[in-house]
Amino acid sequence: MVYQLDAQDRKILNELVADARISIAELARRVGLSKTPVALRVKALEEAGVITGYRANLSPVKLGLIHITFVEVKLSDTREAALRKFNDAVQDIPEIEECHMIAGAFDYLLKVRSRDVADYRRVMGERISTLPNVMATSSHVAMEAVVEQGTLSV
Amino acid sequence: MVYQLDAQDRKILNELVADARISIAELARRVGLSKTPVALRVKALEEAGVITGYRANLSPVKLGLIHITFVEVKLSDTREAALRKFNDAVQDIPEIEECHMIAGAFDYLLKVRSRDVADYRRVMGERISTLPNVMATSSHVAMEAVVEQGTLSV
DNA sequence: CCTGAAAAATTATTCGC
DNA sequence: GCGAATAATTTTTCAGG
Repeated sequence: MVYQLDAQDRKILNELVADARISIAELARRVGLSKTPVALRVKALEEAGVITGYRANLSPVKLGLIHITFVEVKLSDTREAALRKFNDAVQDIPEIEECHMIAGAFDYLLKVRSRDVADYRRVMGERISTLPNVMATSSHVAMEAVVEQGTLSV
Repeated sequence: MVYQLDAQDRKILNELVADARISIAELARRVGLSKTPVALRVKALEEAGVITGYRANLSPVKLGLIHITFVEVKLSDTREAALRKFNDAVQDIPEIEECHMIAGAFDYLLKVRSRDVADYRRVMGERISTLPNVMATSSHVAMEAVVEQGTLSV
């Protein structure tokens, strides 16, 4: 299940994580192989699902989406069916950037992105508090994003 | 400072977020404009910093990096100089995928990615607990990543 | 500000070695 | 895995509305 990478696969992945748009020729130059094997390796990594896609990254600042809140959520029902319902409902809320089921004092941790506090207030009222079986929430406002979306290091 | 997007910019961004590697011709077709204005708009979005880059996305599962822990951190010193030191030190730890300074009961929230619990134990001991001025930490282990890296919706 | 087509450049693929 | 030749795509440019 886990794909076994060699040193050259790692180089390839790191280059593509840094810039998804370089050509095979340029990638080959940086990795130190010729184009043929690099093209084959990239294809293999794609087909194995190691590379899941190539995406443009957008600036939250330029889009005016700089307000981040982490929300601890407790459910009134944590049986499997209720969890599944919650998981499904969460997918439809674009403001929820991350959602993790947590082992411990609360059930879920959400990362919510909004324009500002007022916008967050709206998201909480309209979207989060109405998720299925939400019993209580606790919000932690971020004052500064020190590290965001740190890419996987391989 | 905030870039004012029109409906077509939004379409362009959403397409590039979904697939960073489509050609201008294909992008133009999907947006419903000809190539010339689409090429100009993409260039403008890049130069304005709205698009910060194009990156390959990797599968944590295929890389064997499926263990996620959220760590609340309290510092013994929260004066500006100490915060700056902490912020800097955090950048050098690849396992820390996110780090946010929090207003409230604790000072920082970290998202840490590791292979498994044993690997997390190592990261905590070797990396996190040795960060400058760390007084206390509280770890919350994720049992399921319900939503991850939700792309910015525009 | 957009269209559409021609021209120029770049890129991926295929081959023998 | 290499390197060159071929084949395909892509970006850029430009006249015109």
